[in-house]
Amino acid sequence: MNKKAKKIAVVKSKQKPKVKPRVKFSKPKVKSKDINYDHLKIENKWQKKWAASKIYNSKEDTKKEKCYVLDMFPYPSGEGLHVGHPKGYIATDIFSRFNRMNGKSILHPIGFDAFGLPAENYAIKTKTNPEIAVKKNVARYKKQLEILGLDYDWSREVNTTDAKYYKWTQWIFLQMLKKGLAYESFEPVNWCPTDKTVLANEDVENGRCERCGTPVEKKLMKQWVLKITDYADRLLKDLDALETKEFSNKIGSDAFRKDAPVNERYVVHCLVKHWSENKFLCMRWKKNDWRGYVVGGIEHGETPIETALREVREETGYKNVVVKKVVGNMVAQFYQEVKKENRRAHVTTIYLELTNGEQIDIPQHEKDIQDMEWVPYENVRDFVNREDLKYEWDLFTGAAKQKPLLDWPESIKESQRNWIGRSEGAEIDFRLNFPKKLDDNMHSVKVFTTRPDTIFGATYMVLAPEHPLVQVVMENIENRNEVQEYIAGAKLETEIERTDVKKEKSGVELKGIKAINPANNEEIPVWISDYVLADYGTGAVMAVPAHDTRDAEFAKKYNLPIREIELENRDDMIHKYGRSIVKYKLRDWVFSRQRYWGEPIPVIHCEKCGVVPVPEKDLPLVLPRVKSYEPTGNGESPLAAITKWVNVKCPKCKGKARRETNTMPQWAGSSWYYLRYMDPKNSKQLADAMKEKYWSPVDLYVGGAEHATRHLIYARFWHKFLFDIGVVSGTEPFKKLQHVGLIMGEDGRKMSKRFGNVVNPDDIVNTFGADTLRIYEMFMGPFDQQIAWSTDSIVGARRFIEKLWKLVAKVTYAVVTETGEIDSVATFGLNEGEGEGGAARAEADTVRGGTISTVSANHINKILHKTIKKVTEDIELLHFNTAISALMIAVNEIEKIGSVTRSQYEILLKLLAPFAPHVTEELWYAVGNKKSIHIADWPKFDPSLIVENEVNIAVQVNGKIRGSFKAAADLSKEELEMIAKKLPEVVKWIQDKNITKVIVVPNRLVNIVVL
RNA sequence: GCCCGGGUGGCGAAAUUGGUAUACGCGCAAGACUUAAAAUUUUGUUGCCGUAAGGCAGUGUGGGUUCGAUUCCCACCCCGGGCACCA
Repeated sequence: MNKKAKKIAVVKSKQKPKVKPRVKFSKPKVKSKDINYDHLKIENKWQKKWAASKIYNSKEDTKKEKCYVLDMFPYPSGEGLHVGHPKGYIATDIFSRFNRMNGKSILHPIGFDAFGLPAENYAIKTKTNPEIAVKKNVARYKKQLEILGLDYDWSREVNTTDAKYYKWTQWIFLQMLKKGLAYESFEPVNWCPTDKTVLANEDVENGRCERCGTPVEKKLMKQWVLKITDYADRLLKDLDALETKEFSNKIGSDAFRKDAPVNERYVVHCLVKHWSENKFLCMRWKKNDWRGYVVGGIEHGETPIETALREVREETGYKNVVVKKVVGNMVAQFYQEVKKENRRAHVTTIYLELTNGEQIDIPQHEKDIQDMEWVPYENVRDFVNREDLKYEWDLFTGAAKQKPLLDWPESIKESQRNWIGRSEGAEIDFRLNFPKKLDDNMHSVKVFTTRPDTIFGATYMVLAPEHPLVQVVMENIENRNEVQEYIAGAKLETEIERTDVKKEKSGVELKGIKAINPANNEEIPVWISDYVLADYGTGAVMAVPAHDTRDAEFAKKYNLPIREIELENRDDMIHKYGRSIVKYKLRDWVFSRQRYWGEPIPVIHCEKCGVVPVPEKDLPLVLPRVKSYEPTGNGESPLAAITKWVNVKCPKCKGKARRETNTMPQWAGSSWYYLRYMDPKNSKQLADAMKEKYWSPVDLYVGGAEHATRHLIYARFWHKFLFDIGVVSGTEPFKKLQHVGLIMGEDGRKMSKRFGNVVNPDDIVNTFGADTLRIYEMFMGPFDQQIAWSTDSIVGARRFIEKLWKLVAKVTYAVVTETGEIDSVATFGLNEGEGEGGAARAEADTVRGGTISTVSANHINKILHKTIKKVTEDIELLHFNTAISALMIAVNEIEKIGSVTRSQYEILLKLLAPFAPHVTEELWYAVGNKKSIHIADWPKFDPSLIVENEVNIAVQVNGKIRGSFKAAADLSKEELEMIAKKLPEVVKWIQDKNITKVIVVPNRLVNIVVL
C-alpha cells in the first residue's frame, strides 16, 4: 500500500515548524564498549537463530486461542523505508509477541503490494521494467524489515504482483461479474491527463488526481465498474453494528422489556431520598447492575413527573413519594453521574422524597429481578461504581450491553460514514408546462429533496446544466442561445472551479418553460445553474429559498420570490406528492485503468457473444511482457499493442474476439490479501474454508489513517461480497483497527526526500540497535499520535537497555555443590562463560540468609508485580509509551537496591521481551535458560503483592495542600482526621479558626474546612 | 457550514469512578570521577517572590457545580482531521 500522508502538518499549533537545515543522521552519544553490549552482534545472532528455529511460524492449533495480527502491507517504493514506516510494524510485533507468550496461536504475516501507478511511474522514470524494479524494491524492503527483529512468518509472504496471487484477484472479479456486480458503464468518469488513466472517486482529492495533483477532467468513457453502491447500506450499518451475543434472560423488567423506551429522551432518572435520613434508594438488578436511582420509561401521554411517581411506586412499593424538583443544585453530583453514563443522554432527572416509609408489597416478578438498599448520601457513588458490579444491560434500550462489531477509532468510522454519505429524502415529480407544445406529452422532472416538508416554499426549480431534459425541451426555450452559451461555459469549468463554495452563483432561466409545484399547483420558473450537480440526486432541485442558504443566495441574485411558510408534516408530503428514497454520495467503483502495471481484467469481448468471462480454468490471466509500458492516453492500455495477446478466440463461440486491455486499479490486490495469508500456497481456492474460519477475523489491524476511505472501504466491500458467496465466514474482515500516528521529520514536516529530512532506519539500527529503535519509537508518545522524530532523544532508550544489561551483574544465584549443598552465592557476569562452571546454579532467593535481604526481595517483588499489571494492561490497550515508562521505573528501582534474584530478573526480561526481543533473549540465555524467551510464559501478577501497607495521606485546608503524612493503609477515618489535625504545618492554618467540616477519603486525603 | 479528535513544564509527554498536577524520557544547571573531554554518576529543574523556611499563581479563555476540578456542566478561542454548492 502506498504510504502517502495526506497533509503536511505540524504536531501542535504552538509549535511552529522549526526549520533546521541539518537533519542528517548525527553521531550517537553512547559508548557500548565499556559494558560489552554489542548490539550488532547480538541482534544478528538472534535473528539468524530465530529464522532457523522457526519459532514464529504459524499453525492452526485448535487447542489454542488464535490471534491474527496484521499490518497494512507495504508498497515498496524506490526510496526504501524511513524510520516512520516501522512504527506500526513494531507495534504489531509487540502485540503478537505478547499474545504468543500468553499462549495464543499467532498469525503475524507480511507481504507486498506492488501493482499500480507508483511502481509503474517509477519504472517509467528509471526506464526499468516494473517487474524488475518491484523485485529490487521488495528485496530492499525485506532486508530493512529483517534487521528490526520482527516476528513475521516469512513462509506466508504474499505479493500482489505474483500470478499465483492475482489469479485469485481475477477470480474474485469473475465472481462479481457473475453476480452482476461488475458491469461496463458508459458515463462521464474522472480522467487524469497526466497519468493518462481514469480514476475512481476515491482517487480524486479536491478535484485533483491523488497521485500527481493534476486537476481531473470529466470524460465520457466505457469503463468496468464495481457496484459498491449495492453494499452502501451494509457498509454503513455495520460500522455501528454490535457483536452478536446470545442473550437468554427473558425475565420481564423495564430493563429488558421489548417495548422499553428506546429513545433516551423518553427516560427519567429518579433520585429517591429517604423520609427521615440523608440516604438514597439504590436499586440492584439481580444481573449485577447497581443504580443509584430508579430508571423508568415515560409512557405515552405522561409528563416526566408523572412517570417518576409511577415508576417509583411500581418498582419500590413506596407509596408516599413527592417530587421535590427537576435537577437542582442539591443533586448535581447525581446528575453528573447520570450524564456520564451516556454523554448524549438528555434524560430528565427528578429528585423525589418519601414523606414516610409506608410501603406496599411489590409484585413477585419485580422482586425476582431487583433488590433495594438505602445508602448514605456520601456513599452512593462508591456503591454504584463498585468494581465487581459492572452492569451488562443498556440502560435505555434494555438490550444486553454489547461490544461494537468493529472496534475502530471513531474518526475512521466517521470518515467512512461521511464518504458513504447516506441521506434520506423524497423524489417528487414536477410537471413541466410550456406553451408551444410539440407533442402532447407533458414532461415531468424528478427532483430529490431531503426537505419535503418545505414543498410549499418551493418558488422555482433548478436543473443541472447537463440535465438531459434541457436538450429535450430546447426547442421550446425562448432564450435558446443564452442557455446554450451557459451550458457550454459550464462544460469548460473544471470540477475545482465549479464546486468552489466561494464562487458567486450563476444561472439562466429557461424562458417559456414552467414547472408546476404539485403541492399547490403553482406555476414556477425553471432555471439551470451549475450549483446543481448532475451526478447527485436527480440533477434537479426544487428551490426553497426560505429554508436553504444556497437557494436563498441564488434567489436574491436573480430576484426570485422567497416565501416563508409553515412546515408541513414530512411523511404526509412524501406520501402525497412523491416517494421516499435514500441517496448515497458513494459512487460505484470505477475499476479499470488504462495502464500496464496491474492485474489484467479477465474478460473477452466477442463480436457475437459480447462480454465473455475468461474461463476460471484459464486463470491466472498472466500480464504479458510488453516493449513499451508507457500509457497511450487514447483510452487503451499498452496491452492493446500486443496483437498476439489481444486477439483470441471467443471461449463460447470460438469466433473472433479481443481481450479486455484495461487493468485493475492499485487497490484490487489489497482488498483481500489478509485472506491469502491464512493459506498462501493453496492453488485450489483463495483460502481453505477451515483455515479461514480458524483465523478470521483479523484481531488487530494496524496502519495509516489515510486509508480510511479507500483500502478500508474496498476491503470491507469485497469481504462482504465473499461472505455472500460463501467464501468467508464473517461479515467484517477487521475486528480491531488502530491507526499509526505519523512520524514527522525533525523539522516538523512530513518525512520526504524533497525536504531532505528523511532518517533511514538502517543507520539507527547500526549505531543504536534495533532494540533501541523499537523502544524509542514506542516510547515517543501515544501510538496514534503524530510526533516529530528526534535523533537526540534516542539515547534515552539506549541508556535504558544498557541499564538492563548492566543489571545482569547484580543477579544473584547460589552455587550448589555436587552433593546439593550450597557452596556460595555468586552473580552473573557480563562476559560469556563468566559465572559458569562445574557447579550447578540455584535460585538465590531460596538461600537462607543469602546475599539478598528479604526486605529488598519483597520490595522488588512489589515493584515487579505492579509492573506486570501495568505492562500487561497497557499492551492490551496499545499504550506502549506508558508500558515502557513502567519498565523504566522498575529498572531504576532495582538498580537502586543493587541486587536482584534470578527469578525476579527473569520477570523483568519477559516483560521487556516483546519490546526489545534481542537483548532480552541474550540475557535470558545468559542467566541460564535453554529455550527462547519468546515462547516462555507471560508472568502473572499476584494482587496480594501489590497491596500497599503504608500510604501517603495528603492534608488539605480549604482544598489547599498544607501537608502530608505516612500512615498504615486502611486506617479509620477518625484516626486519619486526628493525625491530620495535629500536624504542625496544618495546625498553623486551622488554629483560631472554626472547623466546619472535615472530609476524609481513606488512603488518600483529609480536607479540613475552616471558616 | 456540518461531523469527529485535541489544547498540561524549555521539549516528547504522564495522571479519568472528582482526591497530593507535571510520573517516565530528552534537554539544561551544578557537583563527583578525569590532566582534559567524552562516557558514567549524584543532585536540582512549572512560573513568580524569597538567602531560606515558606508563600502566591498555575493544565487554551471566561463562568458554574463541589470541601476539593486537568477530570463534570455551560459559553467561547485556537489547532488537527473528515465531508462539503450532496439539495
